[in-house]
Amino acid sequence: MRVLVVEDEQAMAESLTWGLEAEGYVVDVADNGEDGLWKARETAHDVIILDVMLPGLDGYQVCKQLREQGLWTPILMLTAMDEDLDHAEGLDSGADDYLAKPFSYPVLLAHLRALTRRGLGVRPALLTAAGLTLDPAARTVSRGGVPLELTSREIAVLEHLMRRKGQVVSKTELLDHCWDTAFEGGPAVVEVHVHRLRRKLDRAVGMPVILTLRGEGYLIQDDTP
Amino acid sequence: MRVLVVEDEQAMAESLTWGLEAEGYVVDVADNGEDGLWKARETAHDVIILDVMLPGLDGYQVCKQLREQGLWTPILMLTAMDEDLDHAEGLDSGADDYLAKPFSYPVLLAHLRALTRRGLGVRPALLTAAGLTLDPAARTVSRGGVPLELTSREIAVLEHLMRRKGQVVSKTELLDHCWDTAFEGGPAVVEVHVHRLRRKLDRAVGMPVILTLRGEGYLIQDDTP
DNA sequence: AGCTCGCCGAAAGGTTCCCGAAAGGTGGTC
DNA sequence: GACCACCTTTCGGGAACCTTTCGGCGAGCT
Repeated sequence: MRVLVVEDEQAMAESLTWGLEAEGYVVDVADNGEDGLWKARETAHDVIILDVMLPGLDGYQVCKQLREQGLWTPILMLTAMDEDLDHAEGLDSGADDYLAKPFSYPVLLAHLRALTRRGLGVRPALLTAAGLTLDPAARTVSRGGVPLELTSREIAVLEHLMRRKGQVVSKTELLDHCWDTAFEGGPAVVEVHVHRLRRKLDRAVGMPVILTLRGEGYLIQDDTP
Repeated sequence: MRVLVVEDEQAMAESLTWGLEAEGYVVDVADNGEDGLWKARETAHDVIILDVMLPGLDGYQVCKQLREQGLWTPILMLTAMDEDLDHAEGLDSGADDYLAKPFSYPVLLAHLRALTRRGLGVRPALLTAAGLTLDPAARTVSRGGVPLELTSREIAVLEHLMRRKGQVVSKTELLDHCWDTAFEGGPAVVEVHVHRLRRKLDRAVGMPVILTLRGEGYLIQDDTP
């Protein structure tokens, strides 16, 4: 079990670290909102303990940004107590639970257990287009429940096209998003992968899925306008 | 959205009923523990609001019995405030959230929304996938009641894969969660343990349990979508 | 202590198959 | 008809993964 503690008061942070490590948790600490965002994205945690009062970005903003970026780790907010409305706002910003300071140690542990027990938060939404369903978390694509056999690079390309559904995506944009930044090759690679994708998708769907806009890029049409 | 309110103070019960129905909830009321148990089993609710102070069976006992009977509807406990330890006990008895009286109306709604929004009801204490059952507390895995002989490290890996059921888990993520932070070895160790796991699981289940997604990680499919 | 047993991690060798380069073909566009 | 953008196919390298073996270390037992 790995926990991220975002807390600027050093005494509090140390006390949490000490106690949680004694319980067998692995603890990472961030002492401000930006650092918290960074560390949350950098490594996967089972729970995030997030103080509301932070210098710069406050807890609500951190929470909201994480959710917007598709990170669904359970979040326990530490609020400054008194303010009822703080609680409501915290839960609405996407937090899973809150705890009013000051709190006792067994209470904290009980909340953490409750959060990790429930098998973590909501899954990111599925992407759909042309009768295809792409699960970004499982890295799988299926058509009518039947899974398709795609390679990871093919899924990466398809995912990006589906996220931009209804918009033209240039080859350089695909290179930027689906390939390593160090990649030196030209746009020809994209053509090859689009071709391999088409060979599989068109056979499964029965009609063209990815359209070519000469001189512009590729496009998957939005079929739910 | 259907809510069950278990509350003996009539004024409180009426106020809750009135307010929740205005929000579009369908509200059932029980004024003691036994009746609450009965009504909870009788019809399916999206949330149960459970007062701690009840004549006869108190809220903790109701909660515990429901969980023992395999009912995993989200439960919001209303506590008499002050007592910290009450909260801890409440969460450990299987409640998902608590609220200290007195509370304001928007706070209650926020909590309800948070409870219904996340993972929705069915949340087994046991992890299941591919016909396997893993008990995180007992550290055991069984198939159709027959226990499998797995080592602790194997169980740790399997547990993490099952918690992320339906999602790809990278080798580095497994290293982070199932190995000590001080561990310096590479991802090869994961491959070895996955192999040992497969040798046991596939023979017990009769078909592949852990899938490999080349370049992404490992995956246990979610067979109950 | 001494022993056994079994889990764990390192390392090596084998296998699969994904990817990118290259080359030739096709169809629009001027 | 020439040029350009894109399509299609083939092929070898190599990364990613699988599988097995082996020695060490610790737990439990005598």
